[in-house]
Amino acid sequence: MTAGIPEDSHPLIRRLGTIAVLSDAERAAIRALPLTVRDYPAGADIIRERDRPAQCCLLLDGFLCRYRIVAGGRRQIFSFHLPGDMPDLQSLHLEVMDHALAPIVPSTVAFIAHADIRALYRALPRIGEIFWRATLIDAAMFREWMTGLGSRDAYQRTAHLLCELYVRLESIGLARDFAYDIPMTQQELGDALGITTVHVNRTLRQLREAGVVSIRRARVQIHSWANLAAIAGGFDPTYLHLVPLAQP
Amino acid sequence: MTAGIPEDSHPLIRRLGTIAVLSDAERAAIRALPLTVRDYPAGADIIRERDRPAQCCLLLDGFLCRYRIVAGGRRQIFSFHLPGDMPDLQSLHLEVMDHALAPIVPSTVAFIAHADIRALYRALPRIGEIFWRATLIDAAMFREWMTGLGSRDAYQRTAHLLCELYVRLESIGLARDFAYDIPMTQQELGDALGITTVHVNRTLRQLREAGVVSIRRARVQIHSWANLAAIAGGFDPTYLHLVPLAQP
DNA sequence: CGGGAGGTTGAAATCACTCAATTAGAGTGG
DNA sequence: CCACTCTAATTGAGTGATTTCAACCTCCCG
Repeated sequence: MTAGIPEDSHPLIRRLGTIAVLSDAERAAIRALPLTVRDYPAGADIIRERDRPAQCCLLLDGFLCRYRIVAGGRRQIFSFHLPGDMPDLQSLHLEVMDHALAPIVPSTVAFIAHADIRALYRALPRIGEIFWRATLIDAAMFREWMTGLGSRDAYQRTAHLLCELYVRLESIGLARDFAYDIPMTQQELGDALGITTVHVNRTLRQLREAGVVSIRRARVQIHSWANLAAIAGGFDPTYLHLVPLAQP
Repeated sequence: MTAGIPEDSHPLIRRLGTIAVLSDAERAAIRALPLTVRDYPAGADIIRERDRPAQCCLLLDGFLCRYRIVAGGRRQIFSFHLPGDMPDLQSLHLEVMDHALAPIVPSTVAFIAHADIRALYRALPRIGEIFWRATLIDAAMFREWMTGLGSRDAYQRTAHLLCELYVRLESIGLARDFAYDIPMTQQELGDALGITTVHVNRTLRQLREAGVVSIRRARVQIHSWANLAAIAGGFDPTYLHLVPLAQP
């Protein structure tokens, strides 16, 4: 569909291509980054709160979340991450992790040494700016989630998350025709949305009964994007700061 | 108290000094940045959602907040900003504002052209990394607020905000002895905490009745830091990523 | 001293939570 | 192929936190 844009199978290049235009030299340099690949089962922490990592994580395959355990035992999930994301890029300039990173399904991740990333953006400063931009988009997504947690009720929030996941999956080619596989349990959705599992369940049922989505197994089918976006309080993907070509 | 560290009256240098160690050359370069100073009355937007600024804002005096108006009329405040903060630093690499910036009391701000900031960090790449770090701390604070909105009740959240404000004000020399002036109205606190004005009022009363703080006029006096921090769910300032010297 | 913004309080309604029990699927071993 | 088992999903009933709506109060400032 994007005829002039050559496909690239490197997930990081594909992902960065959704938020900035990359030159051939930049692609080549990214492709040359040394990676250490490793598999994780669901639930096994990749990084823990208070760790001081010397490397960044690049998700190759699977689904990750960032979270913190709160006094009282509740878990707050801050974000979900898709292949191509570098969920702990902030560790480049923030020594101590203030949250943890874990797969929600069995996942393959690649580690890239901080030293290699620094060398890369010192050689090609524009790559540094693109990485910086990636962390800023991260922050923009936090603002959007804060808005949901602070100002939207469970019904709106849930609709919003379903919209966001579709737009993000579509942008990296993992969803089309308003359908996608949703890998998280209702427990995990609740931890992200700030509601209990029980209430997630009731809320999803409401959305189903309203006829805007159907959710069977782990499969989401959006029947009316317009209605779902309206329920979300007017879903506006601006906060994802995708470059125009990549928008659905 | 920090004998070896020379005082500097430039608010940006003071603020950056709380999150990184600056060399003399870096201080000088920052001091040389061209500033355009302007005063704003409370409530007048400095930047609006959808704007595409070509400059960043540095707060010299007063108090700012970042916010968005949500479908339904509610306002979500994402952060409060103190002198020395650059609340829209993200506009350097995110063209479109996804939220607005406004003073909550009459404030003096300085504008710095994006071009000048870029020139600065191209000449001194470490300054770029410090600015990047500042935006990452911003994101860390969003995560902390998300945690509150998603996982803490109104009582804990309010205590948490009072703790955060003290630590931040203290770090730039605007508070001591566990007391400070709190410039925001209960309406604004509610918009930040995701609760109604009425409930802010009841919650503050609860804190007062518990004997941990007194709030008269715009003055906050924390009687028991330990208790307040405990109510907040164990306030831990790690997420502010202040450098050791600047911590209270 | 009058007006207005911000603060304070009460009562009823609502959203989401807790607790508890039940059902549905997916994998496993016999 | 069928029990068995585990995890995730589902539902009901009662409870609690927060909102809504409405009124009143208090201070500051012109």
